[in-house]
Amino acid sequence: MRACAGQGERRPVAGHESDAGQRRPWRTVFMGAPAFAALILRRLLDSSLFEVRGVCTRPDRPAGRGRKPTPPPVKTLALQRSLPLIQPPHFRNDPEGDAAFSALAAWAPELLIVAAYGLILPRRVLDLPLVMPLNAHASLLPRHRGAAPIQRALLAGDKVTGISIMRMEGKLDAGPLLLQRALVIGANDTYGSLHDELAEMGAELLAEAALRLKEGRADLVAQDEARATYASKITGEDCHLDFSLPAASLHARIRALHPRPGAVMTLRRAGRQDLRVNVAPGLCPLPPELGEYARASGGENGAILGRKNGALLVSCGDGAYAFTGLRPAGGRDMGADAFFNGYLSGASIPPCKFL
RNA sequence: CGCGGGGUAGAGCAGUUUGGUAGCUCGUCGGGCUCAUAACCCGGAGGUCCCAGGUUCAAAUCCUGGCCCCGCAA
Repeated sequence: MRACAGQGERRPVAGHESDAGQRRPWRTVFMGAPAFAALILRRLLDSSLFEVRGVCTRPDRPAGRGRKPTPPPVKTLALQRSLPLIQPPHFRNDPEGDAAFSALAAWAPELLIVAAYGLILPRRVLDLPLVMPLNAHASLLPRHRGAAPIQRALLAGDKVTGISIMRMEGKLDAGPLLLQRALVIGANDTYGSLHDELAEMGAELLAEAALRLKEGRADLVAQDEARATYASKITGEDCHLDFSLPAASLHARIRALHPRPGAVMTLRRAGRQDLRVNVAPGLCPLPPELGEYARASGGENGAILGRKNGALLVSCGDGAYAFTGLRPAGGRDMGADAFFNGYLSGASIPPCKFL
């Protein structure tokens, strides 16, 4: 399905190719860093519409145990495919930035395709491609501009998300739109599941956009600034579950943070130190029917109500929420039964509740 | 040397501070009960307490060295 972009000026973009050039792929430079970008790059490489002349990604960053410098997924893919690769720290007006810019310019791109690069690109970079700089963004712009569109859509309880292909402008995710496609958010969709689907969709729409540019039938539609919203980065605060909220809100939050970084709660037990507990990513197939548990209320918010069908029932704003898998701090993922046996059972341990 | 948690029965944990008979919940096996909704009652089996060395009358526990697992989101 194709979403209708907001109203705005429509102006055709002239084709830049002669008849002889119609079958030639676009000379393309790809910029991106995380898994979302790598999935898209993989599809572009398989497409006959693009000739990827070079890849630009972010520098390796400390990550994981040992804080070892870790390459972004786009770099790993580029190395596998033996693509020319640069990892500039920035494109500012200094010798370092100039060198990065020169490297991009040497690839003489017609299209600059950007997906989750993680830096605002300066004017001179956006002006570099002969045709235009394209960006694939995982939302139906102008809603959810910014860093975490997929997670924020889930947190907001949106019924629909999607992909927008825009021509990049100086302002963050504000450029005019070439294409949009919607994706319905299912009751059990998570950040992880939507992320993968949207990346595939992003690659498809980039190909569609490239084709339309070839054929000179690409329309640009300005975004409706009045409807713009911003999807800020997810913070530690965003990850904490508040059991005074209804089960549907908890469910939305858990899905928005699944599989990473994962929703967090604090377990308080009499005579023991508080224990930080995550919703386990690997063991979170998500309760099929929230409604089934809504009647099992009782106790104050966060109180452990019991177990049912292998899930742990916790009292919340409008009933109970059922956790299927948990991960105590320092431990590994475990099912609700294992968690209960180890952390909540035994005469000396209760009473206990989640905060 | 970035910080931190951990390795005890098939699973999940307590016990380590203060050295002294290997514990809890679950599962499993046998028996009972028969509708409890986290079922219940009785009984049983199941352990190189990660490895190696050291201290000690005595080490899961204290000391030294090693191996392995996990968290600190992107």
